[in-house]
Amino acid sequence: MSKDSYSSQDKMHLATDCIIFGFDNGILKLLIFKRSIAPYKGAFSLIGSFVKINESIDSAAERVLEEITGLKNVYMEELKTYNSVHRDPGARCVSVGQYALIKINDYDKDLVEKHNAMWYPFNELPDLVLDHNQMVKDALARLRRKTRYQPIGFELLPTKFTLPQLQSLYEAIFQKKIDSRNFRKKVLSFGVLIKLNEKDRSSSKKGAFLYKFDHEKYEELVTKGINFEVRSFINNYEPII
Amino acid sequence: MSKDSYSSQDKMHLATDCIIFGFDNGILKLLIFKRSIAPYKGAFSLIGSFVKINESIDSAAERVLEEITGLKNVYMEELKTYNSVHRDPGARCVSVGQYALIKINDYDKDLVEKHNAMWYPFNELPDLVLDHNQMVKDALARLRRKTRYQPIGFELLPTKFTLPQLQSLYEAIFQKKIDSRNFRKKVLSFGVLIKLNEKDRSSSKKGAFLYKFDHEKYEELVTKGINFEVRSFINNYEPII
DNA sequence: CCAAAAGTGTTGAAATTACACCCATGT
DNA sequence: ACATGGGTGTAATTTCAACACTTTTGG
Repeated sequence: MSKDSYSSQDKMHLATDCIIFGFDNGILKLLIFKRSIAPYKGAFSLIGSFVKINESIDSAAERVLEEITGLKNVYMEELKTYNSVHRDPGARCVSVGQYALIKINDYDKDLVEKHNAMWYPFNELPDLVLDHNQMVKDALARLRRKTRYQPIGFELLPTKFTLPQLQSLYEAIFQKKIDSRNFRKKVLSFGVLIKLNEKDRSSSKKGAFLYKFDHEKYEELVTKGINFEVRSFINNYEPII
Repeated sequence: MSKDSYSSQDKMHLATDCIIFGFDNGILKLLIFKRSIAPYKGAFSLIGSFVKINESIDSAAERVLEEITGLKNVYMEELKTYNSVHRDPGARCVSVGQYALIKINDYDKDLVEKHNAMWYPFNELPDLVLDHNQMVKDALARLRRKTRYQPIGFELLPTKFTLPQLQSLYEAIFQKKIDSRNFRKKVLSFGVLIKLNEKDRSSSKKGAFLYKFDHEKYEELVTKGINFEVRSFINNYEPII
């Protein structure tokens, strides 16, 4: 808002870049792509797009995410803006970082491959263009903060998952071993996990019971103001990079 | 980032709106202004500005903040973007909300008055233009979250303050009475308050000791990973509006 | 039968909550 | 001398952190 009329004001490009997390077999991964066209041909980059004049930033992110992974209705949240004047040497362009969590088995492999995109383990990431390295760093910090107070991790797991898988996800996010007895006690105490009558035997002979997340119950508890904090096993985790 | 060259991409206006908190005598306040010119002449609005092509969003916010309050080096942080396509009927304009914390005695009264700006108690706010009501709501939620984990409240108090003042600030932010014994125990336990040899007698005959915030010690503890959480007296606070 | 992962309880320590009285002083 | 807000301590409860063994079963 300003006292001047709109026409006398500057306009600039607006873009969005997606920091896409996935969790695969105990390893936290990020979806990035190798640019096959200028600018920065051959360099690694986050997946992003300019925002069109008649779409919201979310829509732009959803659009590009679907284009590359085939997925809709992905968990996505605004991280922050990246707006230093010369961050993009091509033009004044403000980018809004958004981080997304993906169930890593759901995405469309062919589509991803076709776009030169690939999953990289979080701690083996190559250098990215522009300020994308910073975006990644910020996104992990945010994921950690968020995970600490909200059972957000379920967005990264398949609909049915085992407690050892869930624990392994937390361990990957916080880069820290967690005591399984304390972990189970805590996550079960929230009462938002439904134990199924099925086992997953893919990682042990005994097999681990599958659970699913009770979204309804969760919403109910949220409105009651229940606290889903899991600070216990999360203190003193590894700093970011 | 996109495969197209920049020139073929849309450009739009970028603005920033500041949600400016102050704390005055036990009451949390917000600095808003009555527009004296079109558009929305006569309506209440947050303080904001378009972002110029050669300035960062922070600079724009700092610029407008100084223009209206005379203050520099104010604590300010990005909230989120407000970007729905038709949020501003005048033109496509994305606004980045930023919330700022101000020591309410420092600002330049004449300047503020000259700009038709004024402090409103948080729960007596008039309707604001566009999506500014939402911005305010979001900012309070953020302030609460932030206050819970960081001793951010000091930005709202004068350099020297008393513990009763500090408690009153927390009570204003969370809209909740706090037990003074528990409050003192907790905030003093962090070891970032320096007790001065002075008393403030403005609110009692006995007078209350003044303290100041130990920024150095605080930074030191932060790098050590110390937790400044004050969840204790903050559970079950009043929901926002 | 054994290797490998799943599952389970207890206990001491620490943090949180609830709670009520004395102190200092200006009027 | 009294009204007003400042300042303090303790005990009961809850939560956390540390710790090791048994179960299941495919090979």
